[in-house]
Amino acid sequence: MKARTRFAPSPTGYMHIGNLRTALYEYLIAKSLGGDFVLRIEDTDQKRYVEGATDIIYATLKQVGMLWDEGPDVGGNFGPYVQSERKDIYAKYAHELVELGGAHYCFCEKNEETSDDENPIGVKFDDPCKHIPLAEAKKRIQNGEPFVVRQNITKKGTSVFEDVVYGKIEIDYDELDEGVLLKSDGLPTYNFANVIDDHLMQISHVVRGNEYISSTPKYNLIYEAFGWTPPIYVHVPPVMKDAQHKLSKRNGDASFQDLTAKGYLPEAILNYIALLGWNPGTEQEIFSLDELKKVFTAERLNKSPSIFDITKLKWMNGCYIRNLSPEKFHELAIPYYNKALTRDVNLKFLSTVLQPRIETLADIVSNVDFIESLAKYDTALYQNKKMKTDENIAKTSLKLALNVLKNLDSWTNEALFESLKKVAEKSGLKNWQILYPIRIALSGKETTPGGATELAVILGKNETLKRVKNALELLETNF
RNA sequence: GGUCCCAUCGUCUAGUGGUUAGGACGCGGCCCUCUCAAGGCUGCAACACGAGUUCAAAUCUCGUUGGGAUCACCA
Repeated sequence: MKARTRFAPSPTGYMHIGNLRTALYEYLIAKSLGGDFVLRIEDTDQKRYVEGATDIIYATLKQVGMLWDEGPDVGGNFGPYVQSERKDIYAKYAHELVELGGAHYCFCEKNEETSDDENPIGVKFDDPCKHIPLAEAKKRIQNGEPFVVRQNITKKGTSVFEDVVYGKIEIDYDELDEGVLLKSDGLPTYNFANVIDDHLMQISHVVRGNEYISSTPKYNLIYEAFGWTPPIYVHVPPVMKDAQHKLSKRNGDASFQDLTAKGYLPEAILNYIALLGWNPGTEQEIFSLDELKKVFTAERLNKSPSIFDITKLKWMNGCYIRNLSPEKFHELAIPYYNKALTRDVNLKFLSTVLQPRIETLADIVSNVDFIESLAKYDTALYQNKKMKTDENIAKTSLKLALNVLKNLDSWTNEALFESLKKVAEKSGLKNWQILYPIRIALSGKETTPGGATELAVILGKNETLKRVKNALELLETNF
C-alpha cells in the first residue's frame, strides 16, 4: 500500500509552530516512503472559521517547501479536500453507521455547560435517546425534528492499539463516552470526519498530537463498524513553551509568521523544529528538507514533550545566515536597510561585514544605527586599557590618520588598513592605537560590526573624514 | 477525581544490562584578532526518588514524586 499522510489543519488563524512540526512529520513520513502528502482543510466548526486562514496555511507550507500532492487548490482523486464541501458524504456514512449499530439518533437539547455543573467530571452522559426504537427515531427526523448522531459504545473490556511512537496503548471501553458524530447543523465533528476522510482518502499514517490518544479507541470502533482497516497511528508529543504550558497562539507565543517577520529564515525554522522531538541518530544537526526526506524515520520520534528554545533557534538561524551566498544575504538584508538607513553608504560592503555577525535579519537594524547618525558619546570611550588608548592618544592618532586619509584615493579596506599601518609604524604607535580611536570616532560605540577600516569603507570617504574631524574637535575642546 | 501518557546536563538530545554517561545550544576560560562577531581549543553542567531482579541497572519490574493529556454539537 502506498504511503499517504495528510495535514488537516482547521482554518482558525495563524500557523503555530506545533502545527507546522506535525505537518513536517507528516510530510516526511510520506516522502521518505515515496508516498503522497495530502492537504485537507477541516472547517467543520463554522464558529471558529477565520477569513484568510487557509491562505496562511498555503503560504507557510510553500515557504518551507512542503508541497502537497493533493489539496483544495491542486485537486486530486479523493476530493473535495475541504470538509464543509463533504457534508453529504458524512451524512450518508452517519446514517449507515446507525444502521450498522455503531451509532444512534439523539434528540436531546444541546447543553453548553455539560462539562461543568450539570455533568460534573467523572459522570458520563447517559443518553436516554439510545433506547428510542430506530423506526420511531426515523419518523421524528422525517417530521423535521433536529437531531444529532451519537456514537454507541457497547463493547466491554479493553481496547488495544499500537502506536508508532508510544507502542502498545490500552484503554478500557468504559472510559469512552458516546460523543456526537454528526452535529445538528448536519456537519460532522472531528471525531467522525477524520475517520471517514482518512479512510476515503486512503491515508496510511495518521499523524497527530498525542491529545488524541485517549479517543483513538473510539475511532477504531468506527473503523470496525464499517469493516475498515484502521491506519497506522503516529501520535506526537506537544511542543511546549515551558515545562507546563503548550506553545499556543492564545498565549501570544511565536507563530511561524511572527518568526519570519523577526528575521528568522524559513529553512532554519524548519530545521530547528524537525529536531524538536526527533533526532537522526547521528550528530548532524543542519538539515535541508531534502536531506530530512532521506534520513527521516518515524521510529526515532520522541515520546516526551519538548520545550521550544528560541536561543537555539537563533543560533541555528545564524548558521543559515552565514551559509547564505553573499548575494542572497544582501538581497534579504535590503528591506532592513531600507527601514534603518536613508544615508547613501556602501551597502554591498556593509552586507559582507554584517553577514557573519548577526543571528536574525532583524539584528541588522540595531547594528547599523550609528551609520545613519552618530549619537552623542562620552569621550571616555577612547579609553581602553587593552588597546592602550585614551583621549590624548586618540587626539594624536586621529590627527595623524586624518592627514593620511584625506589624501587616500583608493578607498578599500585593504588600502585603508595598509596606509594606517604605516602611520602607526612611523609614529611608533601600535596598530590598534590608531585603529581603535578611529573606530570610536566613526561609530561612537564601544562595539561595532567590523573594525575601523571597514566602517570607513561603509561610510565612504566624505563621511569618514567628517566624523574624524568632528571627533578631533570634540577631543580638543575637552582635552 | 477516573483513565492514559511521560521523566538523562538550564534547554534539545544520544544511550535499548557492562560507556571516563556522548553531542548541540547557552554559560565560563584560552587562542586568533582592527572593537564585536565568526572560527579553533577548553571548562562547568544530567540519569527525579525508593525498593527489587541481576555478578552488573540510566537501561528491566514495582512503587513514590513531579509533569502533561483527556473526560464538548472544538479540533
